[in-house]
Amino acid sequence: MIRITNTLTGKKEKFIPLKAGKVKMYVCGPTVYNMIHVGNARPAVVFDSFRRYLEYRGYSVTYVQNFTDIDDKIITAANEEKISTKKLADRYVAEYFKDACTLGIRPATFHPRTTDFVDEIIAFISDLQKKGFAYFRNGDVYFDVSAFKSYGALSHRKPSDMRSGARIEINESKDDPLDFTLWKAAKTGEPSWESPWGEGRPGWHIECSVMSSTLLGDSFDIHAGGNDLIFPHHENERAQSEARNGKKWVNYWMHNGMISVKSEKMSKSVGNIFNVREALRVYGSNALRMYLLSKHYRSPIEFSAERMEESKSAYGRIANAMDKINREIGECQRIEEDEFMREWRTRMIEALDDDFNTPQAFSLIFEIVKNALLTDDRDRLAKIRALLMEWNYFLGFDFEKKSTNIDGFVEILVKLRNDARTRKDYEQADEIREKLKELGVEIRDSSNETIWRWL
RNA sequence: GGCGACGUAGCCAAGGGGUCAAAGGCGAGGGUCUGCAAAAUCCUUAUUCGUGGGUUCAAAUCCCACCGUCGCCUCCA
Repeated sequence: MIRITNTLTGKKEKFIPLKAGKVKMYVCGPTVYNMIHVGNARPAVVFDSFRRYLEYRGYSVTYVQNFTDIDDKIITAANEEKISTKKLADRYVAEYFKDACTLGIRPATFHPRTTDFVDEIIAFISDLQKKGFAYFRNGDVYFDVSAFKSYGALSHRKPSDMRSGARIEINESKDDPLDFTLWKAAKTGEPSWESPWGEGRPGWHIECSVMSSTLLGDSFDIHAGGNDLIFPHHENERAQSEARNGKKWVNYWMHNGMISVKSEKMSKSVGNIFNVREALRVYGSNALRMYLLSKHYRSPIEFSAERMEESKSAYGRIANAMDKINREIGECQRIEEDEFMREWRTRMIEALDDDFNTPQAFSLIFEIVKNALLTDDRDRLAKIRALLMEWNYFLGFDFEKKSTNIDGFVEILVKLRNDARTRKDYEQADEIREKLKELGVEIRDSSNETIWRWL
């Protein structure tokens, strides 16, 4: 039985989907006005991985991750480049998919974009207006927070507390500072759409409500995202959705912790971001996944070169074990399900069923890896490999050997070097070793053979 | 000011009333392997869980206070 920490209740709860065997899940995706950074990658990796775990556990998952392709920042960035917002958004959607692909993130079932849902957004806002949850003011439409009685339930705060807070900006045209924009009147030079309220564009929070209800229905199982979205983004989404539909919108809210740099949140506004593209180039996809998954998704984590090197080394231990197994037993090996496999599988499921405890899962991975390194039993090795491959369905590492068509040339050089070693021409042998190392080939000598690999 | 999370070995990080003298990783020290290396691998590495009280037969785990760190309350993953 899978259990999930639900932000709405603040408790770890048994996961029971609305429809047995099926899970509907929505994850807030990026606003596409530049390249994603490591902080953005966390929910993308973690929740994709969790979705795959749900599939591993037998659920059929409909997974939606949106792209916000219209907002102030996109407009600003497009204006700076003197191109259309569409062109800019298209570009960064494409860049997102490049990073996601390299990171081993599987595409979602649907990747909706805000601007493809403007008609639905207008209809949604009209519904809210008819039901008395929205009001029109100077070309804008606002959500009336006072009309929605459980406002604040998700973020566990009372509207009265927030009203007394000092940091809420006063906007003259709103009835209450907490009210938020559903539809924004167009300003000159901005992309806009026709609507019952005049030319304008969707507000900040409406898109997720609309796209999720269109693609997943008025109620669905899991909504996920970074914990910085809890308020106001998710609180507002929830308010407008439940106000319109008159029923519970989302059953389980999952929120990941922030990534920080030197004890400060990594964010575009602080300017301490590290691009995923750059992280992939420097540390590689496997190390980055290791980094993101080896800590519990709800905890804040620190990003630094030390942490990344540590993750790289840790992943290396798993890769080495896989190498050893492949060397010793070759490609194929018939295996039979037995107590050993059942027991390990049970332990893995127990760990991950508990609020997707990936650190615990890695503890098991390293335990079984040690098992593999200590044994010569071919049957045992084959079973361990089978388990690792099975679990890789949700871990998402790239175990493929970096094989290229110049491998044959490397083999020749390794042989020449060994010939040199045989005649004790160590100067020649060391030179070849050094040159190969410069080209990214690492050599290890042992008593009966020389093993090499691409770094 | 309000709300919330967290504080476990040199570092990272699970555990969250007894089976914990606390998983796993990184690092470090020692051994094996090697012509020498590198890499790999093996072994070792917390009587103790921020501090002080309390509850309990029993606490890292529950309660209270305090100290410290972070997040949200504004766009943010």
